[in-house]
Amino acid sequence: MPVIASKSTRRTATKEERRQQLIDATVKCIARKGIGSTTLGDVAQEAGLSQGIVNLHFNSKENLLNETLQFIAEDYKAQFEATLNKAGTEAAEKLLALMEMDLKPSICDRQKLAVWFAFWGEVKFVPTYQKVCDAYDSVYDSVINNLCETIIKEGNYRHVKAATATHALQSMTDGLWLSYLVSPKAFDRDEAMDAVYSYLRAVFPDHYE
Amino acid sequence: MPVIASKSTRRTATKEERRQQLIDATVKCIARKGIGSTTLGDVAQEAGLSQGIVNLHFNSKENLLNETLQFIAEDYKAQFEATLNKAGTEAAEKLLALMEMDLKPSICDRQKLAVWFAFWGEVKFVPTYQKVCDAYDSVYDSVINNLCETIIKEGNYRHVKAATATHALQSMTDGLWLSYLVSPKAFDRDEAMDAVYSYLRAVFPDHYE
Amino acid sequence: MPVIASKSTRRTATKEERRQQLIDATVKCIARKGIGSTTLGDVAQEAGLSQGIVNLHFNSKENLLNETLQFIAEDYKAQFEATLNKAGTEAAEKLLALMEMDLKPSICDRQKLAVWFAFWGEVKFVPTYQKVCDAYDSVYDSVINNLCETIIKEGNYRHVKAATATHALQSMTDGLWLSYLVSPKAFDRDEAMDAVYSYLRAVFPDHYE
Amino acid sequence: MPVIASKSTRRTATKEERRQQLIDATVKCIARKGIGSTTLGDVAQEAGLSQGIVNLHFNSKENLLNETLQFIAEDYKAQFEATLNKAGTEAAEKLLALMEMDLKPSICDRQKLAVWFAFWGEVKFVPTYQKVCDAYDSVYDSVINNLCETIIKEGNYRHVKAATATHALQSMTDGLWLSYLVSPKAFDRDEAMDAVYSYLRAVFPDHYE
DNA sequence: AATGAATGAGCTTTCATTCAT
DNA sequence: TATGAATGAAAGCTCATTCAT
Repeated sequence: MPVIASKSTRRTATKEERRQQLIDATVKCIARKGIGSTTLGDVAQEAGLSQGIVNLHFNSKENLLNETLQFIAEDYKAQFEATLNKAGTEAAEKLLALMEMDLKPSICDRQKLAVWFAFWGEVKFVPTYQKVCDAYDSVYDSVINNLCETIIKEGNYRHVKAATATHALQSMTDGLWLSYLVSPKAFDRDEAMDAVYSYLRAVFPDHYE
Repeated sequence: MPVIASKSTRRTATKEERRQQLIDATVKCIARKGIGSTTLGDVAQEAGLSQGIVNLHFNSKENLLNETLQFIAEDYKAQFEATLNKAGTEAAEKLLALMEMDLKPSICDRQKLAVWFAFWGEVKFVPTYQKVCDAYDSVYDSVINNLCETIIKEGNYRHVKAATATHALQSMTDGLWLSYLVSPKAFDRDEAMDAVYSYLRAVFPDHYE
Repeated sequence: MPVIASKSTRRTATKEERRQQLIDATVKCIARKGIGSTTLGDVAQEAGLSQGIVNLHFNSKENLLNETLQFIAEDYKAQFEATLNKAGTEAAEKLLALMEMDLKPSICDRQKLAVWFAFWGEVKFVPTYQKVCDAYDSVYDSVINNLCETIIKEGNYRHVKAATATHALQSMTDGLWLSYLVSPKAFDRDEAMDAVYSYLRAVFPDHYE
Repeated sequence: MPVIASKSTRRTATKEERRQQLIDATVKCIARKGIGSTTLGDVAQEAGLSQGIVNLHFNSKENLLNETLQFIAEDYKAQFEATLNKAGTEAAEKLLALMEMDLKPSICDRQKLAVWFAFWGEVKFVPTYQKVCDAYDSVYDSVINNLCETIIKEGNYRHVKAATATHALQSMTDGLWLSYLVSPKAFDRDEAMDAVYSYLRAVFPDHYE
């Protein structure tokens, strides 16, 4: 029966929507108060729903946080892939686009960074956090590593190892995020990008001038 | 006759010793469980003392954490300065020594890094944390910036700005720490150092070969 | 089939009922142990509910106590007004009825007095207590003052000021309560009433014989 | 040996002095914060002495409070007796003097009253408080009762019983104190005295005109 | 599926009391 | 006698979780 079917579909759709609504609320709460100070009550209130709602949909706070981390990781991944696709066909272009992405306001935003660092602050004590972070990171690493390899081949940069460049570039953005978090007034997006450029230019001189 | 007591006991401890003992215990607890999961009871137990002891000496948990952050920051600073003094007289030597220090086991230790990231995870939500981190960071920045300026003059590296190199180097070590925290198995101290070298060599070629 | 539950249980109680139940429990606890020795646990136990219940409904102990004082003040006011309405139409009757009310067992009960004195014992240190007591007292004062004025006019008692008689009568009942509290064995309700009568008769001789 | 003897005497004297010093400090603390909020630490600090000092001299907080009540009761008694002695030889004079005393600033002082009400607030829950208050009160009662009897005889006031007048007068001052405590702004010392006068004049017209 | 009152374990904090000096 | 660091029980309060509706 069509009516029931559509209702039933709406119900399941609603369930997923509710979960997403709660995850969104969680991200906002963490961005505003940190993980430790975010209560399930806060999340429910932020979502405009009732006290018990989180346990209904996520069974536990732990689980909600895991899924929240999963979500922001997935969100980052989506931007990563979109950037990769939008960028020109050249490896050098793609690599630059990815580096720039990390410093664009849509990602390098103090609210968002605070959420990331909130999770990283617990990464050693919550195995699932580590698993999730590790898994995603290794994906980016391999992508960037491939790009570097291509560039190295193209430019015949004999002295540079792809892995080394990958580590350098990857860690640089993470570190720049921390500096933004800690010293927002001193942080300058262009200067940050200069730091990345300076590496690319110095190491892959023929590709970035 | 040898003193038997391994820890300072009630009889022998001065107020300052007790405070340090509690800060040490706090660092251990945070390294083991994180900030959020560390209770004053944990700290007291770790120190082998009684429940009320922390509030007796620090008045509040908040204050204990502030002083703990202060302590690890001061501890890092001491190593930073020692490294600076021990290193050769050349700016290039000093800079390299500082970079190496950050990746030496005594600093780049997962326990210690976990404590740093635990605080950074709350840095946006606890103004005092930000103040402390910011203050120390700006000191290191200016030292490294000076070293870079000297090197740039010496090498006549016209294309490099000291500030840019400083940002690049500083953020790189922070980012490498994060990668160690998140992916300890994948982390390799030498590879990490290579990433730093790769920057130094590429940007200051005449100084680092 | 008769309802078994004597107290409202989880199922039946509305928020307002629960609050009242807790205030009632608080009054009982204070009557039994005093304010300082009454813990939120005591109140919860007296109400047959769980530890956290009080903070759920009142947010803080301070607030619970404020509302409890408010409640006993309101309770007294209700009796005051009922007495005023029930009494005959003459001012002298009304005044006498009010004085008698203060010494009737329903008000001049050692449990209840203990609660009043418990609050008065803190009245100087808790601004809200003072505000509440002051507000209610001024209402009674003005009512009694009006009655005295009427009586004075009626009896043409030139030497008596209404305010003076009001103060005398009001303070006399308060003081008699204290004597009951301190020396319950020596206290005699009729003798206490005699003290009040003796004033009324002496000051308003034509009205009270 | 004189030196030791004098020292020894000084020691015992000191002991008593210390106790008194601590009781004085306790009175001040109670006047400022109430009984419940007065800690032994507060008392020690007020006395300019060390933490453990109270338990050294009084063994327990309970004991300190008992002795403090004893002290203020004794203090009141001293003033009571002094007033009795200073007043003229006539019973009416003495009675009036005692009533006036209760409303003089040296006794009817909000700090002091707060202390009395603090103890009265606990009088039902602490048997020793009741015992002390009761004992002293009965002394005053019998003195005032005797004065009233004498006056009644002198004036041949057939309708007045001494006990009744005693209750009326005694309770009136207690009640006036409460009104000062609760409504300090509305309280007026002269009006309060008028209330007492109005009773004396009305009941013993030939003695008080 | 959703609510929100109720629970109770666990936290920080306070403080009377103890005790080595 | 006096100190004041240390203790540990007990308090108020928070909050993840449960559950009747």
